[in-house]
Amino acid sequence: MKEILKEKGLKATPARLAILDILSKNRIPLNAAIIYKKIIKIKTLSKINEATIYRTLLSLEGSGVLRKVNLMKNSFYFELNNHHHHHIICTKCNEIEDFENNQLEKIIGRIVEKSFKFQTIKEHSIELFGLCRLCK
Amino acid sequence: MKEILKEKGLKATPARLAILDILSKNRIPLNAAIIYKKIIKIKTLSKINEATIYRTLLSLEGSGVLRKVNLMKNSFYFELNNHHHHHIICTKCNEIEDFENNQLEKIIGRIVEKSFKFQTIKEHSIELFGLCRLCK
DNA sequence: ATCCTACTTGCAAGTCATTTGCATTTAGTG
DNA sequence: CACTAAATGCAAATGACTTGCAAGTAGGAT
Repeated sequence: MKEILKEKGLKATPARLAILDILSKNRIPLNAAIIYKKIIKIKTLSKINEATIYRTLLSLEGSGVLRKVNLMKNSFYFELNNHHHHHIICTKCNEIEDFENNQLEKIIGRIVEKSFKFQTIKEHSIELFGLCRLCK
Repeated sequence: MKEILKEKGLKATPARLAILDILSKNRIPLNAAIIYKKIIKIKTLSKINEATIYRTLLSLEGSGVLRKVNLMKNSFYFELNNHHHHHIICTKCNEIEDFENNQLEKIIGRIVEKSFKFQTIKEHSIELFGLCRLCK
C-alpha cells in the first residue's frame, strides 16, 4: 500500500493507509460514512475525522488509486481501482457481484467510433440492477 | 401528456404537466434545480415550489414516466422514459449524446445468465465518460 | 354545475452528504 | 534533526433533498 501511494506521489498517512486497508479487505464499494464506522470500530487508528475521509477519498480517486462507483444511491461509493470490472447490484439487499466481459468492452469501443460528437472515452460505468436469488 | 398521466393513475396537475413539458422539450437529463429555473423562466406557470418538483419527480419516476439517470454528479438527473438508451457524457462541457445498441443488450442478458447470485435484472445503467470533439 | 375527498402543493424547518476555512500537526526530504 | 509542503481536526457552511402540516385542487360522485 505504501508503495502504491509513493508511486502516485502521495504521503503514506495513517488516514490513507486505513482507508486503503478497509477497502482492500471489503471487496465491495463503500461510502464515506461506512468507511468511517469501520475505521472507528476495527482499526487501531480509532480516531479520524469524517472531513479527512472525504478529502482522502478525493485525493485517492484523483490519483487513480480509487474509483468512484455509481450505485444510484444518495452518496458516492468507492472501491480499489486495481482491475477493471462492473457490478450487478441487488436493489433489495445491496448484494454486489462483479463481472467483466471482453465483448462488452469491444462494443463500447465501437460505439465511440460511431459517435458524431465524441472521439475519446476515458471511462465507462456499467451497472446492472436487479434482485439476487435470495431476495427474489 | 395528460393521457400518459391518466394511464398511470396520476392527476394532471400543473406541476406535473410543466415538468413533463420541460423534459420533452429538452432532450437531455435535467436535475431538480435546472427544471425549477426553466419552469420559472419559460413557463406560464411561473410559480412553483422546489419541494413540489422533488415530489413530482419522485412520483413520475415511481410510475415509470421518468427515469433517474446517474451522471456521477452530486444531484440526480431525470429524463422521459420513452425509449431505452444510454449516454455518452463530456466531463468538461456536459454535452450528452444518446446511443442504443442491440448487441450490448444481448450481452447483458448473457451476463446475467452466467451469474451465480443473480437471475433477474430489472434495469441497467451504461454511461460513457469522455471529452467531446470540441473540448478535446 | 356543485360537492367531496383523496391526492397535491406551498412553505418552512429539518436532515443528510459533502465541502471549506483556518489553525495545528506530520511525513518525508535534505 | 530541522523544515516545509502537504494532511488533518474541528466547526461552520453549503447544497440537495425530505418532511410535517395546513391549504388548495383535480376529477369522480351527486
